[in-house]
Amino acid sequence: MSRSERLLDLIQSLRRHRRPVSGQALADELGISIRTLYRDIVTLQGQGAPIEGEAGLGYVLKPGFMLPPLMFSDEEIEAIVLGSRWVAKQPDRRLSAAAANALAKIAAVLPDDLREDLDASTLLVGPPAEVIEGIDLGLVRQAIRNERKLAFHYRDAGGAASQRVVWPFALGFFDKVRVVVAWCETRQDFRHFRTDRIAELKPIDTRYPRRRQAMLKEWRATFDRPRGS
Amino acid sequence: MSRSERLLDLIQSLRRHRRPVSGQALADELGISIRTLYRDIVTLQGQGAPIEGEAGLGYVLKPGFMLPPLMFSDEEIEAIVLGSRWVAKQPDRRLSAAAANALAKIAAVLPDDLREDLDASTLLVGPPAEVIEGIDLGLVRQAIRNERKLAFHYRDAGGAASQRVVWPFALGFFDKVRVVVAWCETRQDFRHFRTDRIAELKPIDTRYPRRRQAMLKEWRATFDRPRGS
DNA sequence: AGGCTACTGTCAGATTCTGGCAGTATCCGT
DNA sequence: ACGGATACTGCCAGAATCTGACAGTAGCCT
Repeated sequence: MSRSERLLDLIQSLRRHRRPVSGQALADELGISIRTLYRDIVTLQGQGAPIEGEAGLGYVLKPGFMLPPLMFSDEEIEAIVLGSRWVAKQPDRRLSAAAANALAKIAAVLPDDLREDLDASTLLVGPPAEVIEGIDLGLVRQAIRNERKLAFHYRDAGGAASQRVVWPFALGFFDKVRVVVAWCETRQDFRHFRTDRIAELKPIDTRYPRRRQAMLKEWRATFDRPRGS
Repeated sequence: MSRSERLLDLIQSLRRHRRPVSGQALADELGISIRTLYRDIVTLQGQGAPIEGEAGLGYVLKPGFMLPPLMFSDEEIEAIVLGSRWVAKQPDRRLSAAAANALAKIAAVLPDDLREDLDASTLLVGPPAEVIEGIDLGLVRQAIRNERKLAFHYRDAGGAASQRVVWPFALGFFDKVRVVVAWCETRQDFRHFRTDRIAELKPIDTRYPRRRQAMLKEWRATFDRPRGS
């Protein structure tokens, strides 16, 4: 196995263990000596991997992952840049910042002439959404990622207010509004909640008892989404 | 210089020369022997680089470029995926396909568990735009990239029709419409053209006499774009 | 205090990379 | 049809790099 493949494997090993892992354990997993492992860790850190080692504990990798060298065509890069710019203008502040960071990371490794093309890039998005979300969409995304329940007040289309506890599993981005897709404990059914009608959002620490992939699949089947994807 | 850096340099060298370059010339540029260059080419092709070698001519690289290994956080990947999905739903067919390809390339190199997360991903875009563009936006993007003139019929907001020759330098994506930003030869001023009001679009082979970056900058200054970026 | 762990330096042996050479096949212009 | 330029492959010895082992220092936790 080549060194660069091994470095990717190392990242994956680190990703699997959420708790700190000792260098020795990682070295055994990869079939290399501890000394070489230390060298590999340094190499990865040099490439920007957020790996932290603490004496007496082991190594931890901040959530994320590494892409190997990848070739993109002109149009593919244009598409990614345009898409990231669109996300950067969404009202979800953390996601927006993440999109900007991702773009910055890509720009940082491009040769000068391409970086200019990208900066002065010709595909624009606009205008930025006017709406300010009343709630922190980051909390919603986090709840979805971790399969945790959410509680909030909801004011439906008719104006009727209610208190909900839901199992969120998707977040839909439309032109003007964003919609939380979830199983509603109160109604015992799938429900969609416009984020601008949600108030007093509170993440609940309990994990809901189903896998979000399964719920997504079931929801898709239920609604027989007409337009694919 | 490490081998992987050299491989990136090789890609950049190939990108600079648009015409076929001989292996010997590339080897000299990089300060390596021709034999090693052949080996490097094979390695790059193995990583998916669209490099073509022809006996008697030399090597050419299809437009595009290579990203080195890159580390992204959870949210950065979410942002890129969401953005690419949005682009994939835009009515620009080729750009949409490019976005889908880019996503596929990324998915292909992800470990299984992450690929599932991505496929069954929780950030959705919808619904797909209903509109069908009357013109091929790919032509517009190509004209912008190559700084070429465009000719078309335009029907303005008042319904008045006109024939235009313009110097396009940007394409704006709004919720419902897309807008070509250009210098209009007829009016001798910056003009915006909604793509759904353009007909009989014809790319012209003449290059327009200004740099698109400069025009973009000037246009931004002129309109003092109110909301940044 | 003791155990565990991260981390560094050094060095010899293993591994990989590199350059040179010889040889074949293909494309181009004349 | 021919010659020149070029891509491409196999082989081998020397160069460069990587690896493992050992020794040692320092920080964290119980």
